[in-house]
Amino acid sequence: MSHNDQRKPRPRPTISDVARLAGVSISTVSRVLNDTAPVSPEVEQRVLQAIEMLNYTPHLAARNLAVRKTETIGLLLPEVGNNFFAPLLRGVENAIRPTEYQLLVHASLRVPDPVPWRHSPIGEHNADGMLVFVNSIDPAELLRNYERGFPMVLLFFPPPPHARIPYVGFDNTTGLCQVVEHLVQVHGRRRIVYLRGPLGNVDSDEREAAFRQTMERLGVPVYPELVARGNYSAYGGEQAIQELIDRGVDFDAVFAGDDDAATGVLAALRRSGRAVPEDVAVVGFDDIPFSVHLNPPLTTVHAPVEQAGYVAASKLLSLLAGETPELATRLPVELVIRQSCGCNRA
Amino acid sequence: MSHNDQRKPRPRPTISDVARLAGVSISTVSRVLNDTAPVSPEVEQRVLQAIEMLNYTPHLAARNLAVRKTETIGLLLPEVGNNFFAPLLRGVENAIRPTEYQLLVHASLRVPDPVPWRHSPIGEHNADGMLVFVNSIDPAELLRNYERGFPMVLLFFPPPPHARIPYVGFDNTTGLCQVVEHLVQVHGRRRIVYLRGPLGNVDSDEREAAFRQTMERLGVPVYPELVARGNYSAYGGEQAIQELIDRGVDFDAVFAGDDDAATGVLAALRRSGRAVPEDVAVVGFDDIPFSVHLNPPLTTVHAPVEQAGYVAASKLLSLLAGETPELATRLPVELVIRQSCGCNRA
DNA sequence: GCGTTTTCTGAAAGCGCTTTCAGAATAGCA
DNA sequence: TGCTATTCTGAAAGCGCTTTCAGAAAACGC
Repeated sequence: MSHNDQRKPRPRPTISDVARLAGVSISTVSRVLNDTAPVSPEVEQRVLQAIEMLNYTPHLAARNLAVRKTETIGLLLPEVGNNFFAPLLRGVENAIRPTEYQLLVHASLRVPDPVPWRHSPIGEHNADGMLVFVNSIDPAELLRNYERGFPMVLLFFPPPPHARIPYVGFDNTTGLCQVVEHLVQVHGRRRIVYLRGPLGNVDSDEREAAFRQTMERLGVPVYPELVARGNYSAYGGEQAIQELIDRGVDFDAVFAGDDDAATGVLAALRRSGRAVPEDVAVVGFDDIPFSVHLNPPLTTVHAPVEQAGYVAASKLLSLLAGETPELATRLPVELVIRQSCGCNRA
Repeated sequence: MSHNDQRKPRPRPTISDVARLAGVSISTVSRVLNDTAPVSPEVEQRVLQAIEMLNYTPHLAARNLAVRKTETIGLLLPEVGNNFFAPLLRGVENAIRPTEYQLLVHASLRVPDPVPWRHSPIGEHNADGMLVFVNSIDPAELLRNYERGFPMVLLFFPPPPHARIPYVGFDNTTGLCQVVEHLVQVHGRRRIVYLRGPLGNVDSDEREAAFRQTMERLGVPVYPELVARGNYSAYGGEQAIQELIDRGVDFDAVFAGDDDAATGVLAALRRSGRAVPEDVAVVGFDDIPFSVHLNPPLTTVHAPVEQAGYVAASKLLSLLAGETPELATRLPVELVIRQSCGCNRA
């Protein structure tokens, strides 16, 4: 037999209880709560006292139903896996902190339910708008939401053609341009490995295009055998480099794709007796907190993830306020030079 | 002038629209949606077709109001700052995935609003129960929630006296015992620095007690000048060790408190020309993903954070189902030996 | 065939709040 | 003092859904 050790709650006080105790109507209590119409100071005082005595908190669902808003912002994420998440959430929280919105987070790819009225875990049934992280929503679902006028802001991927959905990303082109210039012009590297992110990842594609463009501009060939897939993970980075080494491929630098992958790259190089940066220079992307502590401290492109979260949430708040935020925002990135490239900065 | 580029939404279809199209009452539609009473197959088919044609999704607030449940689990966190968060959330999500609950995350210490009816960001006004992370709720608020019978599970701190609230933590005692034994018995260290976590942190206090107890059992003195505060941060760890070094204090090992602090400890030692582990052994706690990539790879106590999230959420689901979960759960930890202690394992 | 039970369905009430309209009381002005 | 405007308040309707009760029709058993 189950027995609930938690004590049974008295029913929650309602607005009617407050009204009764204060000797007024529920309309008056609502007016005091929401400051929607004048109430005499004496009555207001009685209402506030009743609220305090009863420890009354408004029932959010009732309020949401009556005002036809959820006062909730959704954040749709894929499976939580990397170091992006904490700074992103921090940025989002910083933006919504002064508002009345609450943040609903969905962070997994749930198995679709076999009932036709259950769509995305976050949508207009439970939020006023949402932030959508790359790879966390079915494109058809995204389009459906857009066509219904559900406010959204995209993170790290652009909207479908003809859909005017604001999005926030990084200036991948400038970042990769800086990486290549630094490796080629400062350190004289000529055989540079490019590790891709996951298949179909927009950031990865953009970074690769910029990589190729800059290499061509500088007159350095991109060898096909030097392009592999690190999948933005330590494991992927390590496997990819180990494979190149096993195949006897010659290279003097690695752009690892991101910092997670860079750690795997460093491990594979260390295990194979390659010195970093003397034999092989290594550069990452993200500048996660740990990168400075690696050995050698990682040269990487600093991507302002927290700011991305803040900007995205700010755009969504604008949309919700009936404004028109800028459609595409590319946050500037910056090459942070430490030691893994061959420089000697901390 | 503001102009909203998002197209105006048609009003959302309601249950009445579905009923009208299917030629039945809203009661029947509700019965089909919720499988609460028999409906003839012919009628059910008509209803499902209407739902699909109208792309109907139930209005969550209406449903919540009618059933007097929110079908929401709250997760109350302090400011998102460390590497705990992603695995914790992953564990929570894994537990609630097969259920109908949605996860509401509050991850900042908002300034309290100056209105008397606004309490905790998460409470019975917007959730059916919540997980409370250490240092994320005012103790009076916690007690108030408990007295109202609001289901809660605590993460990494025990409940107030006489409050029977389930909690999940780690077996700090065994973890620290293993650390001390390893440093003393295997590596012969005698002057071990203990870096504390934030003031009042339960984990920190428990680990210190176990540290002292094991040191005494092994006949190794705990020198007062070797106990300092690293605050569970890289910065704190670095500052604390730098100060000991500056004061000329002699030590041959450091228990850093957690892995974040250990990175700071490594940095300070490196800058001061101390070799790790030859001159000073270093041990952390948590085993965050990056620890294996440090130089040297960090010997640390593996704490199953994801499992903690999973167990905590499972306990809360039990409470919500009217069951009585085990009150205190201590998850086992395990010393993961790498190289920073003086061993030579990867 | 008749009485009883089961299946199915719609109407009405209600969840807890917001908002609008009507009316009473008060204040201001000529 | 009388008229008009303003302030304040309560009653009622409604947000979109769930649930209960009543009643009709069908099925079952003797």
